[in-house]
Amino acid sequence: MKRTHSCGALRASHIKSEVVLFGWVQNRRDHGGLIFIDLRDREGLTQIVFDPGLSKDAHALAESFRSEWVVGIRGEVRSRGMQWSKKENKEVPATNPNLATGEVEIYVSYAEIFNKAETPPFEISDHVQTSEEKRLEYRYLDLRRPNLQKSLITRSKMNAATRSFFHENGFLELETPFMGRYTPGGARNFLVPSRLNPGKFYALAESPQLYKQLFMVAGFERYFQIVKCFRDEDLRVDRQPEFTQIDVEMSFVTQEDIFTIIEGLLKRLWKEVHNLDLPTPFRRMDFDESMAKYGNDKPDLRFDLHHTVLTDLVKKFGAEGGVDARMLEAANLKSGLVKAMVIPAAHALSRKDVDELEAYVTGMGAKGLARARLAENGDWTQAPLFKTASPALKQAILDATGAKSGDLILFQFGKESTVNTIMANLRVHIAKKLKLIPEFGAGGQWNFLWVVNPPLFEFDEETGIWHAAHHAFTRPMDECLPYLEAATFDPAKVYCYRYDVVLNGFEIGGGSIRLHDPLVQAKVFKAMGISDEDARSKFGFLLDALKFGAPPHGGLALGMDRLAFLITESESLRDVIPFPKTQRGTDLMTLAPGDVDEKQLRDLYVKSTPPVKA
RNA sequence: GGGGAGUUAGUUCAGCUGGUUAGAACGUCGGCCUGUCACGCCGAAGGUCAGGGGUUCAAAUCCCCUACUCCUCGCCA
Repeated sequence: MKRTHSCGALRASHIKSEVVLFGWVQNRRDHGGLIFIDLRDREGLTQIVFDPGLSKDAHALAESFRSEWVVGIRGEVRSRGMQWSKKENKEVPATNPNLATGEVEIYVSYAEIFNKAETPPFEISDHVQTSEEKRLEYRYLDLRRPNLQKSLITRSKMNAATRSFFHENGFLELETPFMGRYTPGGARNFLVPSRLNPGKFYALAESPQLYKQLFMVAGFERYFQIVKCFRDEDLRVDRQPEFTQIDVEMSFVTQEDIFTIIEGLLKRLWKEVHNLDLPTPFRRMDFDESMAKYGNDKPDLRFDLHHTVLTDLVKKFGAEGGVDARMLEAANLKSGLVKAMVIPAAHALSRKDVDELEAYVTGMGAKGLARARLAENGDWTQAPLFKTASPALKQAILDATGAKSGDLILFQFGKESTVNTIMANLRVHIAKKLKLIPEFGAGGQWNFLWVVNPPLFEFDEETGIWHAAHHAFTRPMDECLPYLEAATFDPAKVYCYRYDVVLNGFEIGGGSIRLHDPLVQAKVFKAMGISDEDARSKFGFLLDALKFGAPPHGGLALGMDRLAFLITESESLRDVIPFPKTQRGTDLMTLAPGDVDEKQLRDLYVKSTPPVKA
């Protein structure tokens, strides 16, 4: 028997033809006489009919069929015909509108069992909820579910479209090693002991960052790769320890050239998957604006809520202007921040709602959630922090935030980074609560954005040292170069050619124009307090490479998993990864990571010292 | 590393302030059924209440510890 069609292929046009289908038994409906089964393969479901009048043997065999048995059938495609509808009190077509193959069914003349199956631990079906734990334990069964099949098929299409897009645009698909040398900074690395070099370790690549720059030095001009990356950090709903990037690097380009290429790729992907024409160019926003208005560098702009920075205003009014002592103290911190967010009256959050929000923010380390409700008569109610506030201060806050009577204003103040984290999360949390955006999924809005021109350095509040906010080879903006000179040194004023592409509040990619000039490179290292010696030991090969005629170059990496997760509107990143890991980085199916025996460790010159259990 | 939620039948869950035989739905098994399509009807089986310790006359229920899963902050682009 040779298969002629998939289980998703047959239509009315196939009626009367003889077909052979192979697949899994989704479902059996035994009427004593007639038996119906739904046969499933990756393409869909087809209804199969066993009529004892047509083949007694096949019918007898079908009586034994159970869920998930693998079977093959030969039979004739027939129309589903007409059916009496009690509701409409007349004959109606007996088609099943839920199935692509719903117009037809196969009358079986011959059937064969390829393999029986034990009763699966959960039903293979999109409408049955199963805990993620069980799904991961039996991932190969979970992967039979149509939803997951669809997501992974989409992902495969995305891979294919990505490759053809880049090949059409003159990019070369080049490979880089996974096992490389450990370089400090950035994410924690997975280490691989070297048997041939006792006591030495490879690091699994966090990304092909350095190698792709070397491709540019080598003169390949346009490189891309769909590549696995490894980071030994804590997992999140949108983070896995091994993940896939679409990695890109180009020579002789400006930031804008890179945007154009990436926008072109994203356009292609959305066309391929959703048959949608994304409008380009995407919106651009300065990093500083994003931080001020949204509290992070990946704002979800599908809704309007935004922050207002009140630090300077609070300082200006001061205690004599009626500012609460705690708020004033926060504003005067070295890196203090006071922020407000207006919830318009239309959204009517109750006192209980706001108390819930307070519980949410205190869970992130906030001391509380200061608030002010603006009554119709202009009074500030439920506003304990503004008991002492002067009318002028209140008016200034209204002017700054644009709040009107009936609105609710929420405040956070304290350390800059904490306030931003809390307010950024709160903004999204409220938007979901108010149904301005769905809990997950795009809600019909694909809001793309480039966040550009961030500062090159970041002030570490704990150590009081300026260090690179990004990788050490990001190019400062030309007009900022003077601030790297000793005489006019001011790291806070150095901005750089660095960019993130954001979709609906998720960072889907980021990159930069690289620093290809060794002279400027040296100044940046100096500003970061990296000695020549340090630089040599960490990046020696790249520093050397830059000396031998490195072209100006830049690039970007897109997070393929996140992209797939967003484009399929999945609930979790785990739904677009065939074999994902749990939040603790374990694989519930293979039980990795697992034990190894002493001899293996000895061969690697490694000693394991797990924590002693109390 | 911090905070939170959870773990009861194969699966998803209910089980109140502790009380004697731990329930439901789906699934499974058996029977009936020739137009169902998440078929229907009748019947049955199925439980170390995550593991350990404690309180109590009595623990799924209260307390402590451990393990695991998820969410979240830190971390991480």
